[in-house]
Amino acid sequence: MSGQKSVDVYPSMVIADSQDNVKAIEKITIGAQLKAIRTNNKLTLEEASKRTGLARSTLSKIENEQISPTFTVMQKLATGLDIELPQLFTKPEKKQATGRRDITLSGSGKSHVTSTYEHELLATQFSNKKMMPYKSRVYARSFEDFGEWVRHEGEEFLLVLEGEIQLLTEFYEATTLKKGDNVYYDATMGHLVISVSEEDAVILWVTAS
Amino acid sequence: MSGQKSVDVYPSMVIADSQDNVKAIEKITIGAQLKAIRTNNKLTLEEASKRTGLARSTLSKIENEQISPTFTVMQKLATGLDIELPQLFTKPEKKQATGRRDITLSGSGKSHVTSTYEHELLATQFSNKKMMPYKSRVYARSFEDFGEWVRHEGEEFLLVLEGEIQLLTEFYEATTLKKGDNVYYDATMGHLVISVSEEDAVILWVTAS
DNA sequence: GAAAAAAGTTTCCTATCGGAAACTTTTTTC
DNA sequence: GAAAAAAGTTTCCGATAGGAAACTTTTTTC
Repeated sequence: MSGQKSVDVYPSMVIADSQDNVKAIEKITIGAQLKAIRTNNKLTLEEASKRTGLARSTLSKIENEQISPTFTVMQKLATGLDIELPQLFTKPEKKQATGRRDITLSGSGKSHVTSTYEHELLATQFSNKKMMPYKSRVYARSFEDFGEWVRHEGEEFLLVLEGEIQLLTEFYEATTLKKGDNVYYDATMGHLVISVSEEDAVILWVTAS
Repeated sequence: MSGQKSVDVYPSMVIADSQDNVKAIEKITIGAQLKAIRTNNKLTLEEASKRTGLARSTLSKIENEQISPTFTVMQKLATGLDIELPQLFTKPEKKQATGRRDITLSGSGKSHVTSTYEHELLATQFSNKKMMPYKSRVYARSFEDFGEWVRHEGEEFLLVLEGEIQLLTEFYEATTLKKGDNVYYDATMGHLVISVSEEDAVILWVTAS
């Protein structure tokens, strides 16, 4: 069950309708995707037909780009083959090791200072990454230093590196965290960090959305 | 076509439709989605028509669920309206703050010991999170302690908390990292961490995929 | 290696999509 | 508030998707 012809060419086509205003659209071949999914699951057209409720011939024609399936059909495909709809036209990412790495020696990150924090951005060479790590010295000492909750998409992990902080959040009592303590939270909830030790605290945080 | 075969246990929720084997399909209304996108962009059917190259009537019928657009049409919609295809049938997430948070006091995480590392898993209460943070004491002292590269999906951020380590990776020279130094890398690239200080090093890492 | 079975493709036909234009409803103008 | 314009819907029809079955190709069996 090998030899699946890789139809990896994605030609682009243009909707030319003498009216301009129309862009070139990237042609994604749903057929190749479907075939890959079916064969990877070791299904014959017949079996896929039973699962999806679609005719064998229809599946064949879709796979061979002879017809453009309607949305209804696409839903049946997704449901019957137990996949998410976008999988039908999203090229599975080529998960090959890029080997990218970005070392930041202590104190050498890009600095960004505000009245409440001094942020040292880490791994700034590594673009387009899933997480955003930075180290911060916390100048803030009270909620008033901010005036309002910080709130943003994603999740945040915070570890106290030096000193002692209080984590203030919208839905909970303030919590004191000492060196080594850490917290993981939903960043869409209003949150703030203030130093409560004599020295300004230093924390690491990593966000992801 | 032998191998895994016919008697496949069909999931219990299969809905037999005289032919059996067909599941109920979830009805996603592409029409409502399209209409929302169009009106949010303050476009009339006529304008949307020009942008997509589709007839006004066709757009109207799609919006009113009178027809099921073909994939070709869906591509024209996505391109013309400058959206990603899945937006047409994915309800925008309700990004409301869940307020979830999970505090792990120093030393109180769940421990997991191997011959090379002692891992302290952090934020274990917070399920289904985007990142996986843990603190590790590094016992390993050489590549041979592992025997092979560690390699897994996603990206990894590593910060040295105590001691000194060497980061060994498939594509680069070994790099020594001291307390406070950190690195961000593609975890699909083979990688390993070994202690090189007298004391075993302690590191924080956060992975995301 | 021929016959049988299974898998896949093509044909033929009906149902439905998609476009042009007629029609209806809503909004704007005076 | 009637006329005009714009926006939206429905009708009509040619184009095409999707299903049944015939047909071809590949795989299995003996």
